[in-house]
Amino acid sequence: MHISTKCSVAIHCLIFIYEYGDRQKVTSDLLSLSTGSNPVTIRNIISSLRKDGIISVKFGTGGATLNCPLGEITLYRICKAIEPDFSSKLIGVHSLPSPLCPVGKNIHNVLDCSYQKIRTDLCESLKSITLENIISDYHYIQHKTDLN
Amino acid sequence: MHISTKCSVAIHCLIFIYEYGDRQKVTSDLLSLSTGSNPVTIRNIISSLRKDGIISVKFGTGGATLNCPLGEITLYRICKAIEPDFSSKLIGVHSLPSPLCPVGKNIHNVLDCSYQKIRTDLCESLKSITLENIISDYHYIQHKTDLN
DNA sequence: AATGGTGTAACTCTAAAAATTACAGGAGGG
DNA sequence: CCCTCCTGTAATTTTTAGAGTTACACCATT
Repeated sequence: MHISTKCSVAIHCLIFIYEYGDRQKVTSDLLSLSTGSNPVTIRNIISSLRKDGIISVKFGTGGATLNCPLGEITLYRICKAIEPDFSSKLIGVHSLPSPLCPVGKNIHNVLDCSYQKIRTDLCESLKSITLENIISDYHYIQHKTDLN
Repeated sequence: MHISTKCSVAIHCLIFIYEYGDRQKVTSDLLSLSTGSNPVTIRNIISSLRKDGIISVKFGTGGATLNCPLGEITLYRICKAIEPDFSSKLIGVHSLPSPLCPVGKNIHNVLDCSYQKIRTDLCESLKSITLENIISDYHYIQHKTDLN
């Protein structure tokens, strides 16, 4: 899956931390249960988010808390924290075109022109969505679900 | 690699067909040599492009030719032809969140709100680039290379 | 009818992603 | 002060999606 599902797991974790972080200690085991991912995977994700400054993790005793306002956490920032070169992984050029063919020799440079634009556009798109938007969606959906 | 490299191979093939299609019979073996991909992979790609109407393939005797003006062939159209649901594969949600957790129960719907926008943005971005642009890049780069 | 193509299905191989195992090290409670 | 619960990270295994391979029916042209 693309823009690896890690990113979705990260958002899941952040929502969880925002909603429950003040009431209980949010550990990797807890997040592992909620997301259905492995605790080590969670720890790696959490670790990346921590290094970017999005969250803090209490050392030794454990527990994660948000470290900055929701509006400052964009999807771009999350993706970047987790997978620094995610945008170059979005679209790939086949690796072994023939250097003997005029097309094969140049295809890499040719595609890079267009692909660079697509990558930039994607980043802009990701920057336009913040955790604030997502949490507001969450509250809206949760409320709607409760009514049924 | 994402927006699978098939898409790059497809563009490679289309450039090749445009440049040499009138001079020689472009077969899957020839394209296989130029792209460095397997002939069957090429045939599958060519077959998808054909079904979309982008190219024609002479049955029996072989050989592919472009079927519509370069300006009408967008990257979006190519991606769509090759991988009809490429945009939903761009970003994935982790598959097994816990239904017992309020976050886990709703995460799928929540993320879909934002992800849908990102997918739409990506499609727009892909629609803005045509084979005409790419071939013009190709000629420019080829010319620059020849000078050295 | 021989040659050289395409179209596709079925299977195998490969490499990237995720899970698992393992363990060193910190904080806080009893 | 040591025991428990947690994190951080390395190393290994498992899983899975993607690409390659094999195989063969079918078609046009010579």
